[in-house]
Amino acid sequence: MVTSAERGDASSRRRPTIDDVARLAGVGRGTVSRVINGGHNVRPAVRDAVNQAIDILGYSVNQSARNLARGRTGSIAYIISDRGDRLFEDPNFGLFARTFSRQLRGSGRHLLITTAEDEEEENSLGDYLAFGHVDGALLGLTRDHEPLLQRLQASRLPFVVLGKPLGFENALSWVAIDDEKAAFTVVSYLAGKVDGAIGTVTGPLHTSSGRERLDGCRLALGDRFRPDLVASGDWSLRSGREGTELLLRREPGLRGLFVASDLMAAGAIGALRAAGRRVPEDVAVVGFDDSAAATMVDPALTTMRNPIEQTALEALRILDERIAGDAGAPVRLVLSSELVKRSSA
Amino acid sequence: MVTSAERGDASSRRRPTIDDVARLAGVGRGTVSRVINGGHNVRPAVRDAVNQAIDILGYSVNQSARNLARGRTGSIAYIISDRGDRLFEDPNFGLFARTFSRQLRGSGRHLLITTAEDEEEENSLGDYLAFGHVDGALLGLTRDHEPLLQRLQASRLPFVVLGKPLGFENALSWVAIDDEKAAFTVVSYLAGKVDGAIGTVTGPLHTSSGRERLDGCRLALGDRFRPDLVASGDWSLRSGREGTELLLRREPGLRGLFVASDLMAAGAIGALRAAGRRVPEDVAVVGFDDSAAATMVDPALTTMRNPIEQTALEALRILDERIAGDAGAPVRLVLSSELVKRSSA
DNA sequence: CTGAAAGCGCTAACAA
DNA sequence: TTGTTAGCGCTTTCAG
Repeated sequence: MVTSAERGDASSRRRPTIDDVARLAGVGRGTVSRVINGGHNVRPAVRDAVNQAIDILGYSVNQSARNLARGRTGSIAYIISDRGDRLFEDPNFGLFARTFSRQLRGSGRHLLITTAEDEEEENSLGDYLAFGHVDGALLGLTRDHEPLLQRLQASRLPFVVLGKPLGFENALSWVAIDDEKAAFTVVSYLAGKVDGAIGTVTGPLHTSSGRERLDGCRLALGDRFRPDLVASGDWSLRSGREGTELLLRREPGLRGLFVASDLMAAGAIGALRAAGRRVPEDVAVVGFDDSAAATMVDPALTTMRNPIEQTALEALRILDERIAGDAGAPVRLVLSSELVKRSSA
Repeated sequence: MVTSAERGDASSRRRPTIDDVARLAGVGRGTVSRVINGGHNVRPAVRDAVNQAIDILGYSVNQSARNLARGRTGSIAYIISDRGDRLFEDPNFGLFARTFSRQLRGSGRHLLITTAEDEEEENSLGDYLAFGHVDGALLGLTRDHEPLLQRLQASRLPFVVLGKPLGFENALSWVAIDDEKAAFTVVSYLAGKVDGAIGTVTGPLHTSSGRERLDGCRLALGDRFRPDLVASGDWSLRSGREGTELLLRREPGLRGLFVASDLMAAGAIGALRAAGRRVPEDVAVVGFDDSAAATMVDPALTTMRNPIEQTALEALRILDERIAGDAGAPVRLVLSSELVKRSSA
């Protein structure tokens, strides 16, 4: 039962609109609109009056109405191509998502988190995006995605790639860390620590990260680089363990190990220990990412910390430029990582 | 049927609207609206015609317009009270977020992920929620939150708590796993595996999970329960290590250990190993959560897997009921966990 | 069952 | 610099 008292209560408590503000401030609706959209071309005195009315009423803009009027959706898609269940264990992903969400919330927008696990999902996702359900997209790619990229390119949807899109480097806008330089840094550190054989467990070599981290390692090692001490992994713990077992078989006297991700490094340390090696006394190990795994494993990993937040912010900034219509030539941005010394090397 | 003019209209740049569909199907706008909202009270023949027009035009609803007309925002808040940076490392959180997102997307809605790290954030969050920016909220609480809960209760915002809200059990709607029963299960398993002293490292005892997991442990151990072999932790790796060191000092002959979270269990195993104990030969260990840590640690943990997805789905269902209808009595739901046997016990 | 029409709250173009 | 007005696309009465 709704009593008249409750009804009255409810209607008097309804959210104030732009008209309420205009009435209270004694101005027209358009003026209020101008004030809440930057306050340009409004006399200071009037602007103050409007702002005061806004405060008194506790007014805040109705995003649905604004989006409807502007012809925007108010949401941005964050697309990840990794397997969905693995995705939330990736600390980088989490930090990306968190940074995007927080930043978008500041402008009353939403983040739509989506996976594209297989080709079918990619197709329906392409439909969704092309359909105008979002204002733009941020792509976190972990494998090659020519179909989706091409589809997106053909559509009018503004988007920015997180990481270097192999094969599309010059055609698209992207923000990435300098994997090669970062790998160079950490491997140089490792090489300075130990004498003797140094091996590496790489990421998937069809990704730019996997490839460039290997390049950086090769560069840092110079003459000491041993092509036979390269095992390829797939970012998984298991592949880190198996890759290390392989290297140990090839070179029992292994002294140093660069593992291209912390999670794989956790697997590597397990394998090393199982083989009776002490870390770092017998084999020094360095990882990459500075993820949760880095401190969960014993000994804690020496690794590279990537500027994820900065990457996220820059990507969003570039995306917003393109949404606003400043879309000129593609924009590319490369950021640097930082060495974190712990006990594993 | 379809004139070229109509076709031309439809295939023009802009997204088709409900009016385009109505014109093509030769019906009124209201009828189309009825069809896309369930198709009730529409003659089958007409409904088919409308659906056909929708297909031809590739029409899909504009959420902003719908929300504006319905007086809804189209978004649901997921509030977590944990420290923000820790939060994305919690696998439960990730699965919750993913399940919510996916489910909401099905109904054209969004998930707003927010933290409430301290009291200040909680207050501004309270403002935000009370302001009508979201249609409802899902609360993942990790500590006591009387202020926020009371504030929310006072507002008209529908919400559901994930986990048991201590002190508000009867006043609010919530969905939780049966911590006591789950702890009972895994500790019974442990007790069947080893003879001799069994200890436990608990979660924070001011949370319902921490408390109930201890209760379940006590129940399962019966006469074998030793009050002196209870160390209290705070879910952190470190507290797992320190708690275990304490227990080892009190009972060097410790044979079994129930650690109330996998992350703490990882710390426990580190401490055990440092003290020269083998796991599980000398000390058998069981964890709780089946989180990423469970398989990252060596040996892999025997632990309890919680029905996170089901919890998420049920919570959302209950929330939607409350958003749709006038909230009746609070709804409570308790779900069960499952034992996962690995090598640590 | 169906169509017409009145908004939902806001932006932006156009006058003034 | 301002106020006025015409939509944005949809839902929801209200007649018929």
